[in-house]
Amino acid sequence: MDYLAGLNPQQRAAVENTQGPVMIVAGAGSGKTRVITYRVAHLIEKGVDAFNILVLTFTNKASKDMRERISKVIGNEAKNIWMGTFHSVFAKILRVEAEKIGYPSNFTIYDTDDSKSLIRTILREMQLDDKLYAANVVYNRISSAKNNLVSASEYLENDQIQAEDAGNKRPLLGLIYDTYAKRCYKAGAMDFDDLLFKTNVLLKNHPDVLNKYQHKFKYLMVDEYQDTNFSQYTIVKKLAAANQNICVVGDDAQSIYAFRGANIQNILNFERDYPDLKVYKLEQNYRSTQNIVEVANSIIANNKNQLEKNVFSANEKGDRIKVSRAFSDNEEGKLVAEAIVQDRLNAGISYKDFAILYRTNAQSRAMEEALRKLNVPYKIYGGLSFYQRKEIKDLIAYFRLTFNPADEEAIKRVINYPRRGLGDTTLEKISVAADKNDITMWQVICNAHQYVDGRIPNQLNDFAVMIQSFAAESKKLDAYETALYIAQHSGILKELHTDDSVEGRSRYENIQELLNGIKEFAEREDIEDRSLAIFMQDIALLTNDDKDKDKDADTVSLMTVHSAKGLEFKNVFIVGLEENLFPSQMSLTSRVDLEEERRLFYVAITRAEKKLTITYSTSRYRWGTLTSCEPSRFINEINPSYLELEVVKPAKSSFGENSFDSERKTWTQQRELSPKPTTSTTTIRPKTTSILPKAHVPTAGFAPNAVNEFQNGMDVEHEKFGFGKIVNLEGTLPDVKATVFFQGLGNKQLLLKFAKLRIVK
DNA sequence: CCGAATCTGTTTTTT
DNA sequence: ACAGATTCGG
Repeated sequence: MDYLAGLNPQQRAAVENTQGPVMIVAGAGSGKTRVITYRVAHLIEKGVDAFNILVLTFTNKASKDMRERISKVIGNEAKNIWMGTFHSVFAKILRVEAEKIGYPSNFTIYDTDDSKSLIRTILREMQLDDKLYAANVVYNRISSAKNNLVSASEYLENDQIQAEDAGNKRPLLGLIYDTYAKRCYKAGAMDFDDLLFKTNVLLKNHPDVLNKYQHKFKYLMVDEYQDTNFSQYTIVKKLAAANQNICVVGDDAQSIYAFRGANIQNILNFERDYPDLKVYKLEQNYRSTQNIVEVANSIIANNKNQLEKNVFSANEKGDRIKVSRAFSDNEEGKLVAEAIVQDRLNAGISYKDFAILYRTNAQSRAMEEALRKLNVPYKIYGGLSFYQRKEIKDLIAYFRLTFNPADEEAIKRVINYPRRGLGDTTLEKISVAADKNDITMWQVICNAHQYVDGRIPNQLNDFAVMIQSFAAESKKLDAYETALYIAQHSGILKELHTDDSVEGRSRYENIQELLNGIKEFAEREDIEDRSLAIFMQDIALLTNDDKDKDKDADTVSLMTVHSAKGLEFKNVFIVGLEENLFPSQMSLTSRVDLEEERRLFYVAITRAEKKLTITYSTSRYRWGTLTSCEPSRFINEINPSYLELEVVKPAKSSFGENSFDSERKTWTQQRELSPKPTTSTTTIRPKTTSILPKAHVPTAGFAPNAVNEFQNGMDVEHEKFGFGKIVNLEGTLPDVKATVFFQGLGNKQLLLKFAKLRIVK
């Protein structure tokens, strides 16, 4: 048991106390994963059968990492632990128990796109205003109903919910929910929320099943417990009821998924559910410098509802947190990229020690461009997952249809891709016929001549025969052979092969990559059934965590703060610290939401080990238009004594004065503490332009600059007026008015968004 | 039914 | 900015 030796007393207690309900409150960087790993290892060392342990996580990555770490301690036995995301574990169980709740065991899993597409179809059929009943709104409403274990019929019968919907002018939501649920059922499909919802139904209506799993899972552990929703909470509570060996691990300060139903109360109220529980607090942060930990603490102290804890660091004090201002998103990127190059040289650290964290994916572009300009290698995490790409979804839809022809969303996706003359009109007819006769769309397609006339039935018949042939082949062939057969005979491979554009080529490569992945699966010795049907079972639950192929590559990491959770980097940049961005403008209306944003910022800060830089810009492009921005309130919440301000102040600018003034109040003392040379990014070289011809001929390659780039005192060129100097700037972006003095013409008032002005360098 | 032109919302985050 | 959906002329 030498693994116990390296633990501090609290960690050790949490590992060794394996019986009864336990809550581990694990501050950021406090060795949480280590504790879970060792706790599981310890259980097994003490003789608990690995098959009797269930460990639930939120991401595939977390469970994969953890299993690897556990197997390093206890070896092969780690394979036998039930470990995975809530969704994947209960999908597995639901496949085993499917018939009990009237589903086929090979049910399809609808991803968010499928769900929304089905909702759109239903809305169209019901002829509802798709502004009022936006698919997104409807989806979220249904999702949150399911996550709170409200079935469609309960939804319809609940007066309070009905009143709420009526108040929002959406009285038909319940009906839509009901239709949606029925359509999913008919299609043999479950959406993400169903995987948890139906598990609850299963455990509730089948005491024998509940009993079976209660005894199977003698020990339960739940990671990131603060992120559980009511549905997950209820499953866990039920499963743990018999043995009470439940251990939840989490940090209320890092709860950042309330927007998708996570309920922070689950962890705050855990004590209420299990009065005889033991609580272990891991408060020592081993990851970050004292400064970083204290800044994080000072931020989170602004939140009201928290579990009491005192996170501290015994590491070095460390550098102060640097705050830098830029004047545009591009400049912000440049500033960060330059800092990375500098730091790498000065501190002798590698690119992979750097991370750039942002609130929204859209912010990555400016960062990317800046890094590329300086030849800094980088990798973007998150964004569109491999399995969400159109071409991948198309091919997978064929697979889905092969094994579950009832899958309506799959039919809609591929019936006319590649083109085979079966357009919207036909699809509509099929859908109507299916509805009228209460059969599936597939059944209509198979007996097309009964429902439609003309040449269409023949084409539908060809389609049906093709899919049936896929099903027949799949019985004879392994996963890879089947997949290849389908890719070829569906026409997808040919379709993509003929597309010679850059995107087309990359699509073709992606298909190849998917096929390669399937080939790997088909060659695995440790799996008995290597059919495509088996491969398909979890595919909807896969995300982009399989890209650690180049894990060791020396690249800067770019990702959203959400996806950075659980990771750590020596040197972290948090960019875009502006009002309406971070905190997001959607969070500004309620305290609860704002507190979640603050926790998000807390998560971001605590990713840093040694050095943290926060940047913001006074203007940036959003939704395609230039907007001016104010620094985030979160910056002001940091105790200034931890900060070092890099003031990028261009000479004599009247620009952005408003935001600058408001900062000045808070930061005046600081600026004196850290006199930094102003790193003005654009060198303004005064130029004397004396003799100008009356009719100005623009400089070769005349290109106007963007509205936000102008500053007072700059030399500029106008297409007609020639060279001049900005003597005044007024108004706010994008309505900035400039007064420009032109030689021989005097002062001219110009609205920058209309006047084409070039900055003379 | 098809493709081009036009319109639209989307920027929170993930299983 | 940009992709996806919708609309419209062939």
